[in-house]
Amino acid sequence: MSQSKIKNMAEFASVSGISRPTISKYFNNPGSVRDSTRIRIEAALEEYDYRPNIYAMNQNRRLTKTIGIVVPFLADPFFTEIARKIERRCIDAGFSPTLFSAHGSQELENSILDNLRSLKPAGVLLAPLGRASDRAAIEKFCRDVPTVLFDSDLEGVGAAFVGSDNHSFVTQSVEYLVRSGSPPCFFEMRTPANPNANKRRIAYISIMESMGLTPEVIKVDGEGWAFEEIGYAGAMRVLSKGKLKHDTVLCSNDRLAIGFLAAAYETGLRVGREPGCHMRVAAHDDHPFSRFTCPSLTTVAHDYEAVSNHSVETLFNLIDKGHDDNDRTERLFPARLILRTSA
Amino acid sequence: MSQSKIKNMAEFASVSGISRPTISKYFNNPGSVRDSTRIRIEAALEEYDYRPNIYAMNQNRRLTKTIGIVVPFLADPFFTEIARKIERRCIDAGFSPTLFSAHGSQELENSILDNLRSLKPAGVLLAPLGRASDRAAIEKFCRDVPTVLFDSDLEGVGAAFVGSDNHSFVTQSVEYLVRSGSPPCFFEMRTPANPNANKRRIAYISIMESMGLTPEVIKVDGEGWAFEEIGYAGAMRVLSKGKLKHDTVLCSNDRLAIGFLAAAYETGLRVGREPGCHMRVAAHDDHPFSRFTCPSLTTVAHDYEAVSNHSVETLFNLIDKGHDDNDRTERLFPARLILRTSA
DNA sequence: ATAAAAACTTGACGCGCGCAAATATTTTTT
DNA sequence: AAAAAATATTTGCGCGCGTCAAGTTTTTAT
Repeated sequence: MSQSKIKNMAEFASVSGISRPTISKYFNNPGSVRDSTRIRIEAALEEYDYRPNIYAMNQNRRLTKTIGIVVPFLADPFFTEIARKIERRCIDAGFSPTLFSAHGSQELENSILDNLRSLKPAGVLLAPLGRASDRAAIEKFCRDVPTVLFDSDLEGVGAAFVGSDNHSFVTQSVEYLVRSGSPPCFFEMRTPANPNANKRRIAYISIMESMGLTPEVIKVDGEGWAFEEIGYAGAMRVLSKGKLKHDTVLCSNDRLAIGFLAAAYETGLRVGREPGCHMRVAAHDDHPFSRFTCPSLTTVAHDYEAVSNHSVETLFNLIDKGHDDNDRTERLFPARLILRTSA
Repeated sequence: MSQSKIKNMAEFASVSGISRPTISKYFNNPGSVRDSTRIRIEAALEEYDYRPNIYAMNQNRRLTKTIGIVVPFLADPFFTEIARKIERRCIDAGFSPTLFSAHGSQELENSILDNLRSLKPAGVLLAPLGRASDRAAIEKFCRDVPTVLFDSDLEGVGAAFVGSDNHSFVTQSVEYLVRSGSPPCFFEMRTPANPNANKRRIAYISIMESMGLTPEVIKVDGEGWAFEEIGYAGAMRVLSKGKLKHDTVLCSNDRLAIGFLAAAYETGLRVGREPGCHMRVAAHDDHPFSRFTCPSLTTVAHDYEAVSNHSVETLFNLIDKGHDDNDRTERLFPARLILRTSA
């Protein structure tokens, strides 16, 4: 850069020898101008570092280049991981992702959507709280803003849903556990925050029954998103009282299992599939930490990559093709069994 | 709300019976108008839901109400936790926090700052990558935008630094380990991403020497932010070869320790302070998961609350009092030993 | 009650850019 | 080489709000 700072587009237009509307066109879509002029603009851009005022840009544009990403609980590395992938793809497509976490609170989720609305985003990728969500508020939001739900479905809300196939998770875990040992009981929260948990329980029951086995569900108390703590406390109660009749436990998700394993360790119960072990534990999600539990956790993995990619693709499609209200799409990706040492 | 939608401030001014400049004043600071008019405005606000266009607002304002929060690696729950606290306090103070993660990449960190600059934020709270940061780029950014560094210091950069006192961490862990058993060796990454790691090693050496003990540092290879994996792989090498002369290991941070404990478990080494255990392991940070390791991890905790509060306070002060270049403040909070079962 | 201060109103300009219509230029096609 | 198509340019308005100056009203202080 040479000279003094350029303060607006008109000035930049004059020093670069191109008209302002063309410059404007360039910034809205560099590919929309002739190659020769694009090169001239970019040359000038090198020399005088000018950047359009995003506020002035967005004021008159009907939609901005912002994409909102909303997750229910960012302290869960699962969401951090998927948010990272989504961010990357949005940036690559020329959008500006903005990340929000509801931190488990309905009030915050609503106020995030409220703020998001006034940001006039091109689209929103929303993983709702689930049971704790204010369905009406989200429905209203989705009417105004192109929104793709992911991870956790609110039936009928939003233009599309992308997630993992809970039935596929449970099929793989239950079938593996049954054929490699004994049938599992199912360990979960009594009032799960997330609709996936309900689907997993239902899948567990139906799969067990279809195999001619008796399902048994252990429900532990606890509210909120501190799943490890809830799993730990619940497991301590179950294990210490010797109430566990099964030697195989399938936890609804990895975070509960992390707590369960901590409780088992503390109780002196050896978990694993080798001889000498007292019990086996498996779960679902392939949480980033489940590789480092003791013992390492046998689990069923989301196809993170596919879910994040397809969520973004769906949103992009929605953004430039628009949406007819009556074709809400749902896409579920199958899961993959990850054999480790806990089961 | 009744009637049809209000589309701009002039319209809202006329329906509410107040002049537009006063309405404008109200939105910039509700306390700056007379109580009686504030009540009238808020009554009208109830009836016609109008919200000023934030883009038009920010276009002419020199500074916005946005506060940028930048962390190096959001997948680390430590940062998620601190970001949550900071967000909350910003919202309560009437600002709009926006969260960014560099995901461990210098390129991303730079481009975040670049985008942030054009958002004209009132201020920025930045936890830099550390060694991987582009110091010059951050320095330049800090000259334009009021910035408080937290967690990880780049000396001389930014208007202030707020973090934890690494010496305090190590004093507590080493003194405890020495008096309750035998002196620890120090387990760390060879080329740590974070300057805190260096300070901890230096503190370890100086504390050991001041106690008349011989420090021993074990450095393990590995790049990036996958600390658990690095700790695991490093521990496997050390433990399997029986190279470990000490029965007490102090890990530079909890995430390394999580990997270390997984390796110890896999190797059949029993960790803890009870009789029958082969070794003790302790670490630093009080990572949210360290309560659920097997055994639960004895560690030294950040004062999360103090660090996040004081970071925000410092920034708010900076925002309304301005900053004389020559009084960069540094504030370090002491740490607190958390006794669990691993040491 | 009166003066001073504080808050409000009116009117008007500016910010930086989007966008549209009419015209001019370049590139592509035949 | 001429016609058609694509792309640029010029001109100028509009967006919604910040902000200022001058005048008016309301509140507070004396």
